[in-house]
Amino acid sequence: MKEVKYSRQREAILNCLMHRHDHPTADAIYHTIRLTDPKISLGTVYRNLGLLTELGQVRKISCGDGIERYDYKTYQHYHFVCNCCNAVFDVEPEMMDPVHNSVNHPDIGEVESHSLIFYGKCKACKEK
Amino acid sequence: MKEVKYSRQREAILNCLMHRHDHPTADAIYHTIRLTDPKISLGTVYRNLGLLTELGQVRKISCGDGIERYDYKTYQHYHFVCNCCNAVFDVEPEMMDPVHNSVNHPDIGEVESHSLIFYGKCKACKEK
DNA sequence: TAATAATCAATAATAATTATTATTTTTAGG
DNA sequence: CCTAAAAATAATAATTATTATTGATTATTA
Repeated sequence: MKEVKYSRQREAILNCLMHRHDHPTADAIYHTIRLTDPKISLGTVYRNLGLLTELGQVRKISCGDGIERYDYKTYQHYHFVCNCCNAVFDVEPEMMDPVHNSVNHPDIGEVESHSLIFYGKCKACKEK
Repeated sequence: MKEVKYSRQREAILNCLMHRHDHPTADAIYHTIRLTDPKISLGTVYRNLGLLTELGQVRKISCGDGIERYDYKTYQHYHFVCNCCNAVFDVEPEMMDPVHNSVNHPDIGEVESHSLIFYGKCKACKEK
């Protein structure tokens, strides 16, 4: 098992993600942390976001604009992406319509489409 | 309304997507078409994939590896992405377990997680 | 068949992400 | 407390996916 040593920078990244809910990109996190730690480098942000994702402390969201966004993992929830402004909103479990398995909530705008992707290990890779 | 003129290249791209079900990337489509039309350029492939997506004839899939994949749009269906080999499989409607709204089918491997994203127009953008 | 409007190939540019490397931090053991 | 091995960092270079530009070409339609 790979050992993970403490780092001030990684703590700052996790802390940043914990306290904001706008699903920032790596670059947005980098700029926020630079305000208090001007020496941090973008590579460090990317590496630690990858590490935190591997460790399951953080979740990566791919919304379709080619930029990965990050979310502090607390519980299973979904997302609503605006096709106009590209903002990403949380869809809390209680906002879901359990019968139709879709959103129906005054806080969420008009849903035009949705994408459901399952991740796992395919049959061929399991046999290897 | 923007007029869309016929183009041999666009037809080849659509034709390529219609006849394969491995959800190719722009680059994969480019290399396939180059076998019969060595003069086609990658920019043309990107531009036409974007156009076809706008026209709703093709669907873009973002699976989380930073590369966009494309799918010939026939009906609403979902996807299964292997975390090991990154292959993308179709999850047909009949493969879904309607009660738990998850996959349960011998053709699909082991599901570890899933991502559900809704797309639309947020409240702020609707009011503009 | 000629005007015109979209398309094309080729290329340059951009933007997100990853890799490299010399230096600095962290942490476990004496 | 000190020290050395292991891992992390900053700075930078490199890579990769995608978009923009441009001048020439091709398809539609009057």
